[in-house]
Amino acid sequence: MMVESASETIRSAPSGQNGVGSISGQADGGGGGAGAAGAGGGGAGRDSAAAGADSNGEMSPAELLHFQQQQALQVARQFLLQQASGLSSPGNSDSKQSASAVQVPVSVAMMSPQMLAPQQMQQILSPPQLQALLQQQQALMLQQLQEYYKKQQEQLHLQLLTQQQAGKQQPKEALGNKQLAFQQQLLQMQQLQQQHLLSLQRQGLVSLQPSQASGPLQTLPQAAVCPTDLPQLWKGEGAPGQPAEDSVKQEGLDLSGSATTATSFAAPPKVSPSLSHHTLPNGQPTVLTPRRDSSSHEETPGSHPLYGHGECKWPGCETLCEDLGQFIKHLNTEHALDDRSTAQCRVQMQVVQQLEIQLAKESERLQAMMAHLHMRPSEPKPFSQPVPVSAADSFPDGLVHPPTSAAAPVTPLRPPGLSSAPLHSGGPARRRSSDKFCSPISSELAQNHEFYKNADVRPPFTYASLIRQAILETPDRQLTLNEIYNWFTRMFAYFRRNTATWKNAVRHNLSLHKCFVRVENVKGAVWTVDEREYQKRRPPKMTGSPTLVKSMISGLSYGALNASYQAALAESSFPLLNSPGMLNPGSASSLLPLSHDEVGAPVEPLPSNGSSSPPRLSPPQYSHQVQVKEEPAEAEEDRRPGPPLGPPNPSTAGPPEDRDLEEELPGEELS
DNA sequence: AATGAGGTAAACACAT
DNA sequence: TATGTGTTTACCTCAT
Repeated sequence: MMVESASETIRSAPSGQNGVGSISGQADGGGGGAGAAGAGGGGAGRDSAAAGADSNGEMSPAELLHFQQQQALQVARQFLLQQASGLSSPGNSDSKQSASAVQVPVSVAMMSPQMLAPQQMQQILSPPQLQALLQQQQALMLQQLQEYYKKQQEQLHLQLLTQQQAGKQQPKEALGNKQLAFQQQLLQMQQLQQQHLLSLQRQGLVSLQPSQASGPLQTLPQAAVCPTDLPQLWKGEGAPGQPAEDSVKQEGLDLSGSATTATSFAAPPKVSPSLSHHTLPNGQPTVLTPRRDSSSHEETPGSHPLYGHGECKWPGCETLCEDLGQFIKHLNTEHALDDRSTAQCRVQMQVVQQLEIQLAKESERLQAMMAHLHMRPSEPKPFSQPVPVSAADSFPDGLVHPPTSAAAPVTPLRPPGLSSAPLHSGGPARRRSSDKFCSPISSELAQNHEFYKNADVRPPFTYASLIRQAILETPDRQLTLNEIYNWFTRMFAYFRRNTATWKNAVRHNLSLHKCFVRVENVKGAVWTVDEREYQKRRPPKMTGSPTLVKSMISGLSYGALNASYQAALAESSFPLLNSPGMLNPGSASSLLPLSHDEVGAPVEPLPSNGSSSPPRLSPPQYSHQVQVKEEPAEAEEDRRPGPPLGPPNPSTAGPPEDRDLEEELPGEELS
C-alpha cells in the first residue's frame, strides 16, 4: 500500500493543476510548486507529497511506441500534404491557386503549451487538440527537416558541381542541362532520405552515428531524427556533435526519455501563437521566426505555395526572393515549363506516391501495433461484468462507434470528433466548464472511444460524468465500485495508471454527489445514477447557450482556424445524438451542426426542477427518478444508508431503454 | 472578492 | 492484519 500510494502521489502531482501557470517547463517547475501547495495546506497530516513530485509523464514502452508511431504517421501525412501541394502548384504560378490545398489545423498553437508538462498538456488538451498540437509540432519539425534537406542538397549540388566542373561554379542558377540529371538524382535521394527518415522515426529506436554515414546519405544521421531528437532540430541545427550521445541516451526509451519526448513537443520554439503557424495555402505550415513573421503576414494574402520564408520552395531551389513579385518572376524564368521542370515535377510525383505507399504501410503497421498493444485492456476480463462486455463497443445510448479502427488506421490520432470543450476551456479539460460545454460525454466517447482507449490522455470529463456514463452503459444501470473501476481502465488508457488517485476520486465522487445512489444488492452494493439529481447539479447559467456556444466557437477559432476547420469543430462539438431514434454519431454530427446547441441548450439548462425534464426526454423515466428522490426523507435514506432496495432499482427494472435515450439527450448534452 | 464546482489527498470507519 | 469500500474533510485551482 505504502508503495502504491507513494507512487500515486508522485504521479498525481503532475495532474495537479497548475495548469497554465507552470512556465518553467515540463519537468517540473510547477510540479514542485504544485505538490507543495497541495500537500502543504492541510492541517491534518498530509504528508507532503511534494517531496517526490515529479511531473514526468510516464509512458510505458508500449505507449511510447504508440506515440512514436503516431508521430511517424503524422510526419508522413504532413509530407504528403506538402509534397502533394507542391506538386500541384508548379503549373500555375498565380497565387490564387494557393487557396487549394489542404489545411493543417494548427491553430491550437495559441494555447502555447510549450511550457507545459506532458501530463499537463494532456489534461489541458483534448485529443483533438493534442492531435492538432502534434501536427503543429510535426509541421515545425518538417520545416526544419526540409530546410535541412535543402541544405544538404545544396551541398551535394556544390559537390557535384565542383567535381564535374572543376572551376567556377555558379550556384544553382547556372545549372545547365547536365545538372538536370544530377538534380533528379538529388531529388530521388531526397526522396530516399525522406522515406528513410520515416522509417527511422517509426522505429524510433534507431540511432545513428553522425560519423558513420557515407555518401549522399551522410546527412541522415542527423536528419533522421527520432522524436526525441526533435528538440535539437528545433533548436537550430542537427548539432552533429551531440547526436551520438543523445541517440544513445534516448535509445533506451526509458521513461525519462519518453517524457522528454512528449515535452519536446510541448516546448517548441517559442513562437507566439500568431507566428507559430502559418499554414501556407499548400498546407505547408511554415515556421516563422518573429522576424519573418511580419513579412509573411503581409505576403499571406498573395502567397504562393512555392514561396515561403522569402525563398523559392521549388525542390532544390532556395533562391531568395524579396517579395512575391520577384518570386513569380523567378518562378517563370527558372522554373518555366521545360524539360527540367517537368522532370522535377515527375520526380516530385514519385515522391508523393512513395510517401503515400509508405503512409499506407505505416498506417497498417500502426493499426496492428495498437491492436496488439492495447488489446489487453479491452479484452473481456475474467471479471465478468454483470453487464455486457460489449459495452465497450456499443453504448447503450444507442450510440454507434465509428468504425474507426478498421477504417482509419490513424484513428487514435484523430478522434473523429473534435471536442470543442477542451479547446474552449483552455484550461484543464476536466474542468467543470468543459464538462458542461463539451459535447455529450457519450457521443464524445463514442467518437473518440478508440482514442481514449489507447492514448494516455486524460479524458475531458469530470469524474461524475464518467461514472455516470459507466453506470448508464450497463443494461441494468448499476455497477459495483469495482466494475466502475474496470470501466475506467477499460475505456481510458489514462486510468490504467495512477490507480490510487483516480480510484479515490471515484469513490469520493460517488459519495459526494447525490446523483449517485448506492443500493444494496444481493452481491453487495451497487451504484446507480439518479438522473434527476445529476441534472440538478448543473448550474442554470448555461441555459441559453446559443450565445455561449457561439462564443465558444469563436473562442476556439481564435487564431487562424479556417472555415472548414471551424465548421468541423462546430459539428463535432455538438453532435447531439439526441434523437432517441437515431443515435448515429456519424450521421448525427454531420447532420446537426450548430443548430444543435440550440436544441441541446434548452434541454440542458433546465436545472431548476423536474420541469427540467427535457422536452423530448421520456418523462416517465424521470418520474422514475423523481420517485426515488421524490421523498426527501426517503430519498435521503435511500441514498446513503442504502436501504436495501430489493431490486437494485427502479431504473433497472423498468425502462432502461427509454432512459437511455432520454438521458443521453438532455443530460450529457449539456453537461 | 466571493462563490461554486471539480480534483486531489488523506483520515477514518466499517466490512470482508 | 491487510484490503477494499464509503464517508468526510481540507485544500487547491479554475471559472463565473
